[in-house]
Amino acid sequence: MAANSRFAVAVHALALIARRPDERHCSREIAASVATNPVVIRRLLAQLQRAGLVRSSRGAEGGFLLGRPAARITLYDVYRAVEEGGFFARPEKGNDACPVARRMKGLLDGVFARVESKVAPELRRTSLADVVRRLPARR
Amino acid sequence: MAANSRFAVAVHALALIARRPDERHCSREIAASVATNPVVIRRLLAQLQRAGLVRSSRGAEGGFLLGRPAARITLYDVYRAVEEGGFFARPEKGNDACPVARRMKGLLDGVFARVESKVAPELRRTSLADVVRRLPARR
DNA sequence: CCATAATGTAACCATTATAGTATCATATGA
DNA sequence: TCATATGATACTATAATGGTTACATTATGG
Repeated sequence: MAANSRFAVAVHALALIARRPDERHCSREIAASVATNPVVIRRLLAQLQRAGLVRSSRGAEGGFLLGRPAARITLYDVYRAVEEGGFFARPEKGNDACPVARRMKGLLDGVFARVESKVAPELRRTSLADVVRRLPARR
Repeated sequence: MAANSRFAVAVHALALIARRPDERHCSREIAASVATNPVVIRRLLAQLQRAGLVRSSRGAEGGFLLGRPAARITLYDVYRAVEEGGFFARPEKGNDACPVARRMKGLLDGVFARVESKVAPELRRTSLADVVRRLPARR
């Protein structure tokens, strides 16, 4: 899947914001902690913004804030925002003349759906507030 | 994750073999059903062979057989053979000077481990024999 | 009103993974 | 000995991702 570091970086970025939820956090600050480029952070947070997980404001004193309280953002929300097609489920081509090939797609879709139905509740169990609680205290 | 079509193609190939377990199946035959190249199939089945899921023999009348009965090959076996690093778990870099970054890796490892612990039993529930049962009857 | 500082975006390059392809060595069975 | 198969290597093409630069836009504060 395009299973990536995007999920990991997204959680990391959100945790940084959630740790001090009243301050605005700029992409440069977050990028420094993640050890990447500010543009990469802005691209990723743009996805999270579309999902309502963060809000941004421009200009001096601008930056990012959470879109809702950390207790109401779960890791599943992040996963959904970032992994558009799910961790699994790639299109497989298959020769339509072959009866086995014709059935495989539906069969695998079923498998993936069942896996997803186990993954989702597990990810929903952990909120961003839970993550922040397990981080070192501020200062 | 390098979440890929590799898992899907592997299940497809194994199902073709398992449907007629007493015949040898060549890479050309399997490639035709999957609509890809025989070399791609041989590369993939080489991975499955290392995991003991198939055996091969060379020469005329050569080809692939299952390494053990279809009832004793689960989708989890296939997933492990094909997705070396798991669907999740990418290395994230992080700035070691940042206390949040230092904790993120361990924290995410825990999340991924818990997710994996839900995925594994679900994939173990389905054997290759189950897959074959859901395919159209031979002939 | 201007300098500063931030996001939003586009463009481009590098890297990586994967698939596809051609080719040849090797092995096997009739 | 010939036909046929895997095993292995090498090369190309493609797509996703990440990194970088650059610039337009927007907001704040003096």
